[in-house]
Amino acid sequence: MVYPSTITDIYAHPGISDADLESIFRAHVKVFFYKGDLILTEGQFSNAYYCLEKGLVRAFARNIDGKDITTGFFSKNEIVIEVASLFLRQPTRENIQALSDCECWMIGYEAFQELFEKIEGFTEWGRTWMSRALLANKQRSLSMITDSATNRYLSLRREQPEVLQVAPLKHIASYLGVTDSSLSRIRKEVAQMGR
Amino acid sequence: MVYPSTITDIYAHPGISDADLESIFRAHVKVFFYKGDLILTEGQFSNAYYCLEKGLVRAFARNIDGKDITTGFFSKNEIVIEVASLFLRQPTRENIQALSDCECWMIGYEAFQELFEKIEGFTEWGRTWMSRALLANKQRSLSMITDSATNRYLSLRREQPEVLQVAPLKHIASYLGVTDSSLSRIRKEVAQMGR
DNA sequence: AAAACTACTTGTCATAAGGCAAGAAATCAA
DNA sequence: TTGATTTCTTGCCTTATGACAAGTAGTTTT
Repeated sequence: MVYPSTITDIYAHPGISDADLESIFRAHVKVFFYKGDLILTEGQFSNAYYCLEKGLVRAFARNIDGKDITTGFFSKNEIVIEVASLFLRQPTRENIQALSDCECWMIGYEAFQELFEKIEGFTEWGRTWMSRALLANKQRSLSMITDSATNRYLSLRREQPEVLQVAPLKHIASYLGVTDSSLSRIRKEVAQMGR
Repeated sequence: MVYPSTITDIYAHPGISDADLESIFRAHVKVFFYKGDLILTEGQFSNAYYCLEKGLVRAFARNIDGKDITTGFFSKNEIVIEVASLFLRQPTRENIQALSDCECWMIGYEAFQELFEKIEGFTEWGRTWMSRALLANKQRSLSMITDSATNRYLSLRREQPEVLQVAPLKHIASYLGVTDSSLSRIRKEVAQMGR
């Protein structure tokens, strides 16, 4: 049987067989979100995660002044998830929002737990996924310290170019840790450099 | 049987029974490091992690100019680990160094894998640990964006006061994302505020 | 005990980014 | 299609932090 490439991509792992993949796929349900929809709101308990087949999603937190800071972007074939709330069973401090119309494969916490217990290689896969997420996060903190705002912008452009196409400047700015005025200037400067 | 509190602290989890804890404890070996020792060096493969019973440890990476940036401090009863190298089986880009004489309970990758396969609740425990680590990391990135250097310093003082006692200023400075001159001034300012 | 380091502080000056505000351009709503 | 709202740019000025360098104090080495 053939599964959506989003599923085969995300769950690709030596310990996961074709039969496993079938059980995994069956545990997912197709869901849609529309531009602007909040997939998760602070204070809620997260109860599922989403394999993103199409669209762009962002996570954001509020700082003390109530200003929202984008903490991450999720692109095609990535898992839209709030780990802390889902796995620590606590209310989330983050919000997750669709930045464009989205198609996802959702899996609920219960179904996930079953797979986690039943499928040998699934826990391994999970650990690997977590390790990668942790690594990515560390690199982000590091780049906040060692790179200039311009370089962080260039990295984002290199690694998630679709974000620059879809997300409004203010979300990108807060993600990069600068104001929108600054990002506007950075962008101008980069455009001139390019010539 | 009674185990070191470092062990009982770190492995405290509903899914882990007393019998489990015994197997877990048996898998650890006591090791010592001395001030300045490198526990892990960039380019090496990490093959173990360490439950820190006594002492202070830091992790650091090098930026493009070769300057070292402290990426984290490990205090008593925390796990000294380089997740990316240990679980993704790849050479590490980080260094881990003892900042004072240390006592640890070490567990090797093989022994860890066995526990992971044998003990039901251990995978759960691992997932929980990873989730917390991810959360902590996210909050760090966020604070690099939303807090001033002074506030980051105050947070560190609140959350890991022992770091300020033991680590030299330059390591603290690079961890906070400022130069040592700046940290020296911040510290002065904070001391004056305190009166 | 002299020499060599390392840790920390302080001064001067430079610079990246922020705060605020105005205005243009694009998008959305009625 | 007109008005309202959001998005983005730009200008002026301020500010936090960096770069560099000198100097003090403490520690380690020989």
